[in-house]
Amino acid sequence: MHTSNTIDFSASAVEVAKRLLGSTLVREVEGTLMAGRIVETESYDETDAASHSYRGVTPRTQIMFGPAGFAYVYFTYGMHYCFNVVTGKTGQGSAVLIRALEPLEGLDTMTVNRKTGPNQLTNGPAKLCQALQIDRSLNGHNLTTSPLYITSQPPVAPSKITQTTRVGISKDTHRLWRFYVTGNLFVSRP
DNA sequence: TGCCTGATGTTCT
DNA sequence: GAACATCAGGCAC
Repeated sequence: MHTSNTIDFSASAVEVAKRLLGSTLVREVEGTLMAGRIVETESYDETDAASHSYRGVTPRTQIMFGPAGFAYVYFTYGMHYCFNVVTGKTGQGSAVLIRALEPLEGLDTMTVNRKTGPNQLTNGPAKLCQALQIDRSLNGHNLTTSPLYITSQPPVAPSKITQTTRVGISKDTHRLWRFYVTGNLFVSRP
């Protein structure tokens, strides 16, 4: 059988959100490498009133409607960035928000960027962007290439995934579209 | 431990 | 003009 470990980002946002758990997000900045294991995700799509894509294509959301496997980075609350992986077929407005990482490499650089201790480096969507220096300049970046890419790892077993409602939204709050690795120390809200 | 609030600017109505 | 896929710090308990 074929044993490719590549994630099919053109699957649904829910499928990709689960499948991304356990994979590694890698960031390179001026020769420095930072990496973390993805331990918490959320799904968004155009059928979903909580999603930026719900109202259709706008200058901000057009990347969500493009091909899968690209970065959607948005700015929010006047000071924070959040990082998503675009999913689904071209023309569908869907993405997976990366909400938390388990730091693996480059912790010294992350600590400088965050000015906090090891448990608070990447346990939230805006925190991990600050730690990994992810900002608007990476919006639309192809996530198979430097300086920001994902290396697929074997899936986390479904029995080790906790599924809950999403954080920080006011519409479509009932959807169970948040996924995290059960018991992981770096989840934003265990 | 948990609730409340201020910071701060972009996006869309 | 309102809302916002957040975070850190302050204060009450």
